[in-house]
Amino acid sequence: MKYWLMKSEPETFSIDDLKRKRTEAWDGVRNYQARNFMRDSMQPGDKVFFYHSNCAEPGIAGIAEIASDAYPDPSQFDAKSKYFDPTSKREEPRWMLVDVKFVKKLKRTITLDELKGHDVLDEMLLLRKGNRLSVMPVAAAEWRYILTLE
DNA sequence: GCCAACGTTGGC
DNA sequence: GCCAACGTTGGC
Repeated sequence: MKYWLMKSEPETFSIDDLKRKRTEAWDGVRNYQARNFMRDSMQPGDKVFFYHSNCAEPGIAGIAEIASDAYPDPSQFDAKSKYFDPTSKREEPRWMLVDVKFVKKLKRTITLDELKGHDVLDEMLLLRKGNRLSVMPVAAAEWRYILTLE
């Protein structure tokens, strides 16, 4: 089993939204590296840190689980969607997604600022300078360590 | 709202 | 294939 971190802007879709809906199709990813992780490496049952980005308190807000194999993101074909991609063909979809299932909300958000303060997490992809990936792997040791911070 | 960092696009 | 221009992400 692998571990991941997926970012979402809470004003758009928060951990509370996922809790209410139980499962959500993770649409709108339009970055090849992030897509490749979903398409090539994720498996149902993998665990996910649900990260709140671009907000007052950026950080890990909850835990989710991958709930499907990758499949084409329907929003790429929807002309009314802001994720519409007119260059993607149905016979050859460019963008993939996975379903994500709610597991739990953390008692408190483990903030980005706090994560930066732990030397053992220095190598974390999330904390690397300039990294803007919205979907990224988390090392098993990092996962276990972060869970102890809750 | 600002801006650094990065990805993508397209002219050449 | 280079690279300038542009768009996006996301912390602050």
